[in-house]
Amino acid sequence: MLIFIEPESEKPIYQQIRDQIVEGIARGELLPGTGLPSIRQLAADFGINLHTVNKAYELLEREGFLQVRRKTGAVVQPTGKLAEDWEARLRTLLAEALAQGLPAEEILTRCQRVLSTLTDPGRTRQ
Amino acid sequence: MLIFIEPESEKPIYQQIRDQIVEGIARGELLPGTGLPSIRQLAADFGINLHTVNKAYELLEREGFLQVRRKTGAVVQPTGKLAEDWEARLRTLLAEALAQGLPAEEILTRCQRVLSTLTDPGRTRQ
DNA sequence: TATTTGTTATAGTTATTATATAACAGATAG
DNA sequence: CTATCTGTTATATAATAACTATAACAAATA
Repeated sequence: MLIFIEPESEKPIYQQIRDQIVEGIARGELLPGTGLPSIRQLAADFGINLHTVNKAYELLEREGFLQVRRKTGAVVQPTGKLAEDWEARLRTLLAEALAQGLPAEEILTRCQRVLSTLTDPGRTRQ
Repeated sequence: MLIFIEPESEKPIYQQIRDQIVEGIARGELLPGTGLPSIRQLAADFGINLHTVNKAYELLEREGFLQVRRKTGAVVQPTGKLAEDWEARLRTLLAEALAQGLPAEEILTRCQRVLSTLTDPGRTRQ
């Protein structure tokens, strides 16, 4: 699974790493048990500091996506527990679309399509 | 429409204000043409600085939810243009649920329910 | 036991968030 | 016309977040 970093993005680097790993898990590219590169390795690949990568792994562990151990490194191991505020965040995001006049059915269709691109293997993003 | 501020939240105050106004528009409580309190008024109500409120209004204007003019103040006036990165944010959020093993149908159901609570007048949040 | 891994500790830089004050400038109501 | 209310702009300050740089520590494992 490839990860791309945009250093100039307003989204923090550690958040970019976090989001892409979460998406990798969602797509089934990162299965439970899969080992991730060491923080030093990833940091070297991206040309960033190891603490930035560590911050991403720490966050992913707190969110219940990874288990991190010494020597073994980070291993994909979702707990199955969705973040408490997930639905609140969904609410805010969907409200944004409604507020701009997008019909609820259209919004739902988009959700469906996004879910498809995440679950259907081989389906290209669109 | 009532707005609640949690000063100790990790979510910035200006973002809290922004989110609640967007939700107010989505729910139809803030119709196009509705005037918002002046930045000094809101700041006084919340006991915060006027610049913090101004930052929220500025953001809402940039996002195309408000028109801000002198003397008139901020007026709800959605442009109908959804943010370019909206779908990317949706993608990240839905991926988070999938990654925790929530079935796509269950996720879609939740989207539907959230949309209902936003659009059905009188329906209590749940 | 040597090596690789994450962890912890310091320190410094830059950007963001929020505050406080003050002054400026346009629109409008009287 | 003018006073007043609006957002706007300008400084300044403080706290926190994000990122970097180095170094050392500690546990697991080959």
